[in-house]
Amino acid sequence: MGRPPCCDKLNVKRGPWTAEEDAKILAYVSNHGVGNWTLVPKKAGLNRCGKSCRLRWTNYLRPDLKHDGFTPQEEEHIINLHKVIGSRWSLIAKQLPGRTDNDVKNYWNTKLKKKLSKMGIDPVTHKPFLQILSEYGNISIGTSNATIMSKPEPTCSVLTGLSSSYSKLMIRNPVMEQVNDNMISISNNPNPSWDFVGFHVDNPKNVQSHFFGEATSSCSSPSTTAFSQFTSPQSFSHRPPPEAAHIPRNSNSFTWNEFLLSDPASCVDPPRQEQEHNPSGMLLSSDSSTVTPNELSQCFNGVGFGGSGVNNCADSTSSSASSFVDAILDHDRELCSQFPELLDASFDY
DNA sequence: AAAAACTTCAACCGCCGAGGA
DNA sequence: TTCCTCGGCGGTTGAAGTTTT
Repeated sequence: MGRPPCCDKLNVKRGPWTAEEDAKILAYVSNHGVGNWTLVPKKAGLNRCGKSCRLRWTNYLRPDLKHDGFTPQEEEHIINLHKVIGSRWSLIAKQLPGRTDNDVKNYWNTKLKKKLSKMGIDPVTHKPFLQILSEYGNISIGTSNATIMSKPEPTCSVLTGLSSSYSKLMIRNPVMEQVNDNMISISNNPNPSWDFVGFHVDNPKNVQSHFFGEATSSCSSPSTTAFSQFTSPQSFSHRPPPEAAHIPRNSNSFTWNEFLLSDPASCVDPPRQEQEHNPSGMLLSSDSSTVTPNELSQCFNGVGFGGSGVNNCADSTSSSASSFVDAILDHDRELCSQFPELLDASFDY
C-alpha cells in the first residue's frame, strides 16, 4: 500500500549543511539531474532527508540563483504582486528570475513589511492607515485609554473578531492636526500611550474585505481573530524626530518607486515629496489601494527585469507572461463580462 | 568592553493536492 | 476505493551576525 517512506526522520542529520554535503548534492544533480529526491540521499551518500536535499538545492545550490541583494525594481515588483495575490511566495518568486520563494518571503518579512509599516501602509491590505480610518470615519468611537506596554514599536494596530461587529483599534496616540484641505500632519507625542478605540461597523463583511481581505489567505491559523499592525510615518527610525510628518489626505497619490528607490535611512516623508511634486493630489502612478484588471495585467506582464527600470510594472510588452498569468487574466475577463460592476473603480481585490 | 536588543535567513514544520500502489 | 508518499507550499523557528545601549 503506497510508497515506502522517503527517510527515517529519526536517524537523518539535520541543521546547517556543510560544504561537503553541498558538493555531494551538486555532484549528484550534475550527473543525474533533478528528480526523485527520495533517492538522492542514498545515491549521493548523504544522511539527510530527501525533502531536506530538495530544499537545499532549490533554495541555495541551484546555479541559476542570485545571491545578491534585491534591487529596487524587484522590491517594487514584489510589493505590486503581493498587493494583487497576497503571500503566494512561489508565484511571486516565479516572476523574479533567480529568486526563490524563500528568498522573497524572507525579504518581505524582514524588509518590505517594515518599510510599508513605517510609511503608514498596512502591509496586509496595502492601504494607507489613514485611508482605512477615513473609510470608516463614521464609526462611533469610545476610548478606554488602556496602556499596552508590550508593544513598543507599532504605532497603530487593529484587533478584531471577524464574527463580531465590534472591533478594537489600538492607537499610540499621535498628535494629529489638519494643515489644509489636502494635508493633515502627524507629530510625535512626547508622552505616548496606547489607546483602545472600540468601534461598531455597520457591515462586518465590509470590514473583513477591506481590513483583512488577505488575512485569511495569508494566515494558516484557523483563528478568527486577525491582527494587523501599522506604524505611522512619523516613526521613521534612525532619523531625528521630524517636526511633523505630512501625509496627503489623498494618500493614493504617491508612487512606490519614489519611496523604494530612496534610502530608508535618509528617506524624507515620501508622501510629502509626492505631494510637493504633485500638488493637485492627482494619481501619478498605480493606485495604492485598488487594482483594476488592467493594472493586474500590467503588473504581471511587466516582469522580466530586462532593465527597463522603475516602470517595468507598466511594461506590457514583456513576453514573460506565464500560463498562470494568462489564466488569471482569462478568468478576470470572464468575471468582468459576467459582472460588469466589478469594473467599478471602487472594487478591491 | 560587555550585555542586550535587534536583524537576517537557512532550515524546519506541517499542511495540502496529486498521484502511485 | 483507500491508503500512503511525494513534491510543493506558506508559516515559523532559532542560530549567527550586527547594532545599540
